[in-house]
Amino acid sequence: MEPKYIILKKQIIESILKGDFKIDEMLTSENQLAERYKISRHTVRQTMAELVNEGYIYKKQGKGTFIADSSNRKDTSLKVGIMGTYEDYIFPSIINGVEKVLAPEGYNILLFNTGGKVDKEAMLLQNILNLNLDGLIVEPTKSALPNPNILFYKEILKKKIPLIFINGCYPDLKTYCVHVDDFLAGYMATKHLIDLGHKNIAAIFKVDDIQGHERYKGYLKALRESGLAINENAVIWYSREEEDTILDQEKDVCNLSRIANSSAIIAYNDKISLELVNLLKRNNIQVPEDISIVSFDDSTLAVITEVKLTSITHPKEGLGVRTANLLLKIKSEQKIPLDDVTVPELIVRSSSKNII
Amino acid sequence: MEPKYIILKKQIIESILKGDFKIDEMLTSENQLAERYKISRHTVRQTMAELVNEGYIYKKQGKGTFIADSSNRKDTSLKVGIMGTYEDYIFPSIINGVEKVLAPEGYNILLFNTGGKVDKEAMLLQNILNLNLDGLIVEPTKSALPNPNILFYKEILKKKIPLIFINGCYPDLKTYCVHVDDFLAGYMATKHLIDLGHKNIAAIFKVDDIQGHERYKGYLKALRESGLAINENAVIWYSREEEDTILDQEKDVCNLSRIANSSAIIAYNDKISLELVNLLKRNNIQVPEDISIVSFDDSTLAVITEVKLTSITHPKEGLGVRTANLLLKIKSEQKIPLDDVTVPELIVRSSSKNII
DNA sequence: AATTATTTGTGCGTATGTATC
DNA sequence: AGATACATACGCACAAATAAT
Repeated sequence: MEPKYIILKKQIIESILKGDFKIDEMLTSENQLAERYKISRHTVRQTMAELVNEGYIYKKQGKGTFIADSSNRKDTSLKVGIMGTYEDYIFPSIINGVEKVLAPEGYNILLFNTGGKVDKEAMLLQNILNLNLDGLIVEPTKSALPNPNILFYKEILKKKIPLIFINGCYPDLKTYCVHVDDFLAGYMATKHLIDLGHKNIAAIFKVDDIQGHERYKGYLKALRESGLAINENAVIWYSREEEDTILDQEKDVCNLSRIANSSAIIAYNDKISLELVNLLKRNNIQVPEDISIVSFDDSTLAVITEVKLTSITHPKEGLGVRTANLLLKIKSEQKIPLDDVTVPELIVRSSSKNII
Repeated sequence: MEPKYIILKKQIIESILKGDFKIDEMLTSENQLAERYKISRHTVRQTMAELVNEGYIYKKQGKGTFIADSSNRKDTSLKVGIMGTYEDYIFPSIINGVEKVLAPEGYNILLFNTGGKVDKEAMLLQNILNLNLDGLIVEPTKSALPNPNILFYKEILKKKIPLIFINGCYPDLKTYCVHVDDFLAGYMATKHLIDLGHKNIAAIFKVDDIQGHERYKGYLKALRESGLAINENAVIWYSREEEDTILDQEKDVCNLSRIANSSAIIAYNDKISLELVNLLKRNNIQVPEDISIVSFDDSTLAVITEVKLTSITHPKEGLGVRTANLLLKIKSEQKIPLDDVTVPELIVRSSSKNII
């Protein structure tokens, strides 16, 4: 049996939402309500106190009780945060996917941009802890390095806020992760080139990202499997800070010498692949005639230029959709495995060809 | 004389803020407090009810009253919404600019994606009205067409929520607008080609966007000023729905016939320009040897391909920064002009050359 | 300008129900 | 099972603000 004050409260709320009252319209007085519903004034007041609290009504001593503007109602909106390095590459597509699923469910999306800086990340996490979000999605930067903000994340988990990482997760955090099988991706890319007859395959990977490590491991496996030698000098590692400058013209001589004996290159993503194409073109090396390239992510950049890139797929928007669906599942309290892995595909285009 | 329950409430809050209690520590029971302060239990309960309400304490029937985690205290965070068609072109950069300015000021960014659909926009605006945002930034879609949701925007203005449009604003809304001088941009692009000796200049513009109309007006002015004829057949208009298909291969014959007599083309943005380059390349027409192109927005796409695009600048991230600063100004001052115009620049690259 | 009726605010007392340990 | 905590509910009295007479 529901308490009387709750019954009355529900009736009044329903009536308000149905539009029975205008804003600032006066409600029946406490005494009259008590009489009408055969309850004490005290009980009516209990109802009214909660309605004031939730912003439905306001009172004026000596005058009466009135309908409040709906904007004063308590914020009961659902909020999901998305935190990451907000780059104009595939992250916006991921957000799109998340939004597509969560918006119809009534969620609002809050955007947090770390700019790849851990101190900014700390500031944002501090803020997030006070926001009482209904979920947090994180695309970590430098996921291959120990993260100084790990305690904040643990705090979030302690508060039972669903925490989902995408693309990669810090090893000492036990939480959900939605990602591509990057190890397989690296293997597939390399295998493709080996199948085309390439024997000297250079590579360029991001060093501070777990995805870079995984793709490298896949690369190693493919080479080993085919009995090909691993040439450490032909593997170029770059960090987030260098990503805009690692293939700059001034470094052409250095970079070219490292890949001189290679007939093919595995490149960490489409962005770096295009820069690679430019580097090679500057030095009169044709893709794919002189050198083949296999890229990752299969982004819009892969097909925008004259040389269409052979690339390993990344679900992009689909990853966002998967993440959002996972979040909804977690909310409905089902038991769900922490790992959500997508198997990538190889899209063969014109940047890779068989060796002559 | 202050009410007893208020006096008690103030004492307890002071004690909590002083740090006398640990989180989840149990408070003295209602009966004991009533006895100690020589007041009735009812009065103590009145105090407690308000403290629960303000997030200082929580209660458990049968157990007791406990100190709440400070993060449960009322949400006083600042919130700014950004609504637009969340496309992977320049919109993410604009958001970046907004974020860069507002995050250090303690604002949270909420993202709303209309997907270019007015019914989704209506749903989001309805939601936004209930969120009590501290500001709303809108990049309108189809800004050249009458908007059926104009009443929602007027509702937002009525609530004194700062409303800033970017890139363009609906004519019957009197609110702030941060944008580029698109009329001048269209004029500069055309003038550049005229100065290079071009006399037959085709154009492709977006029909449902106010920016398209403005750029077209600038184009007309430049032609008229130089006494050049306006060839309506050589101006291609496309709508948002067609933007991915208007330059598809099947339509090459039709499109080529319309620009057959032209030696140069003004293209609405870098995206469409690259598709234009591809169209021309498919038909063995060289840029800029056979035909010059001047583009708009000067995005990353402008320099990503072999043909580097001559393009009119758009501030992108800078526009976001301007918008955010405007928002802060509105919050602090009163009288600020509604219009915030940026003068564009012409960046000459290799897609335009003088006529032979 | 004072009176009166009405409405909400403060405060006390009491009784009973329900959850927890 | 019993003690203790909070929850629900009724009744009463008076104070303070408001509006109409």
